[in-house]
Amino acid sequence: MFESVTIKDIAKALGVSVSTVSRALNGSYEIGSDTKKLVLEYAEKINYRPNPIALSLKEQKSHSIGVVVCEVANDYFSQAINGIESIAYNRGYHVIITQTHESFDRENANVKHLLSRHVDGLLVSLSAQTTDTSQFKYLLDKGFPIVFFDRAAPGLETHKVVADNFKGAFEATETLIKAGYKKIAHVTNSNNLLISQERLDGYKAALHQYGLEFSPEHVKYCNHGGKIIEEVEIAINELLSSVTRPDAIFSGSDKLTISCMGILKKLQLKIPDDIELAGFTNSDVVQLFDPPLTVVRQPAFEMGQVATELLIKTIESKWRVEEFKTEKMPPEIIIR
Amino acid sequence: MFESVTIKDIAKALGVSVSTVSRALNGSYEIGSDTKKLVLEYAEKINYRPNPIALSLKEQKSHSIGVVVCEVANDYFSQAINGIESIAYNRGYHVIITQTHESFDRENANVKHLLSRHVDGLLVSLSAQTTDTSQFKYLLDKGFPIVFFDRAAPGLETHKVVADNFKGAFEATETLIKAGYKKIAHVTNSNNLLISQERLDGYKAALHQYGLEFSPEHVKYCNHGGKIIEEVEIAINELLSSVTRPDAIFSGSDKLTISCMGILKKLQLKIPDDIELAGFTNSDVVQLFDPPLTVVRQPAFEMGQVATELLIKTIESKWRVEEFKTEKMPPEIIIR
DNA sequence: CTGAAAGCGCTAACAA
DNA sequence: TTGTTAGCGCTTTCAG
Repeated sequence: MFESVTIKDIAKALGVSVSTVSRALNGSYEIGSDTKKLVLEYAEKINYRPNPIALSLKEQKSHSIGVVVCEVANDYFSQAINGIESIAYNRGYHVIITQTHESFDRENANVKHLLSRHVDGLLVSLSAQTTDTSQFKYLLDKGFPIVFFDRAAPGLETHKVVADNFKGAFEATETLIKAGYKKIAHVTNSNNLLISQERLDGYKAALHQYGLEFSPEHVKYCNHGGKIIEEVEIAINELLSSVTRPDAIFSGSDKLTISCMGILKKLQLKIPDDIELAGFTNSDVVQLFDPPLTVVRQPAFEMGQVATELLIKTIESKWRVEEFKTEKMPPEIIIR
Repeated sequence: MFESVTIKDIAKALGVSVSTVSRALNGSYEIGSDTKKLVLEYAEKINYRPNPIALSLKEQKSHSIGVVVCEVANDYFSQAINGIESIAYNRGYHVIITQTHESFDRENANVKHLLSRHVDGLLVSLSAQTTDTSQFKYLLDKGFPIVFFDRAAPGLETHKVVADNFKGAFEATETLIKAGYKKIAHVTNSNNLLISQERLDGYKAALHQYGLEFSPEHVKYCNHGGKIIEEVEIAINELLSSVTRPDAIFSGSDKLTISCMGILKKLQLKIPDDIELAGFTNSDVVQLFDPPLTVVRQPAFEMGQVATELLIKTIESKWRVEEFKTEKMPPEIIIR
């Protein structure tokens, strides 16, 4: 089963040449239909599988796509990977996952590693630390297929699949406002990330629309995206001890929403009685809370699928792709 | 950066032969130290990276390991994959993830797919549907490296990394008993899985030790492991409407614990007032519930790491490995 | 100490 | 229609 038969074995067994076998297998027209049938049947019988490594060496492509995410153990990303895998599998690509753990250096190393593995394209969600995207620019300039999803690099010309972060943030904030909260803080991811900026903008826009003043000290950036719990603790403590102590928090990422919940619980603050919380998350469990949280849920699975489809299309395009689109997918807002 | 330089380019540039370059690069002793230095420095300068595909073809190994799990979007498995990836990355292997979605056919197809990709070894957690493990037996008999983790195949001689399911189940049940619950039901995964049987045994043992009678109608198997929500709903409804309506449920898997919570909530039953729930889960969020659940948490990350270490050791072993161990890792029980 | 050449499995240009 | 052969990048015998 795993010490596979080669085209050579078939050729020998059938007394034909390897090229004949190859042609038969690849459905070339320049071959006698009886020979073809013979080869095909025999190949089927002995369960021949072409060696993808040899093919890769020949074709200079590996039929694999590299994925760069910050973390697998994250509801958003694991769901997105599920979507990625579902498409890739059906298209005959395999998926190589790497994690940055929000480190720029690790991101660089991962990309290099994947490239040295000759992946045919990259599906990337930037690390929270990343500000320098020249590595990606360099590759894109050379025509290497890259699709960003969720955390896209601003200013780079390529396909991007993102959620409508502005809308999600706007609606979550609006929900809090309509529920009567007046001092809404925003705990968010690193300002390096475009998604953070978009979510901040949505938050601001909602405040503005409802006549609430935006105060900068109500925005706390967690530069490690909540990976370091202390940074979230500090943020929350600062908010709670400030003169303008917020009555609600809108959190800007999956990990942060969970972290905030944990910290508030540790501080023995009840949600929503002592302080209200709403935020981005793809955790299904959060919706089981009583009372449940108002959450913004990204279509992670679908985003993974769409990104993978775009990537494979780019990879398999005969000509260099010059027209890129940004798929902005609607988030789902689940109001308590 | 990605149209890599080859050994040939170096040879040409330096006016030596490819074999000399190869030898220098591989630190062969049969080479002049000055030639060696020359090559090494030049290779460094032009940032030469050997082509792993060519190496694979040559060595007949791919430096990749295949992972077969039921689902990525599952806290246990995503954490385990995190552990797998952490070890594999450092050892120069890449990880190819496939999902069975609890289907035996898909499991088979995935294994075939990975094999045709010439992975050097397999990390497997069986699907809930699997009863026939002859595919794995066949491979193992041929000396192909496979390590099972979490859901291991009974009767197959190979490394296994599992949690102490008996202990975890025993302690969770014991906790419920000590809290005064007398009619404790057990909602669990497919009976095909060894882990289900072990967890059932732990549950039974606890009942027995505390003088509670075991009643078979209190055990509900969900053959799709909670993937199909209806099957869990039916199980719960049956339990609730039986004459011996339980006062607590002990759930046997990550997905089931979450599903049970959702269903109970939907039925407007309060935990623990109307019915108590305890179960296996690796979700961090569950611990934020108020009151929190008593949960059994498997050392997923560590299990992934240990399994990967064992696998790589087997792969790289010069001789066929004949001695196998089963690492039984302690679960963590988090008592509310 | 170094080079030439075969071979890993496959495709495709070239010959027949 | 079929066969022969070169070559993808690399290692490794075998000669020198």
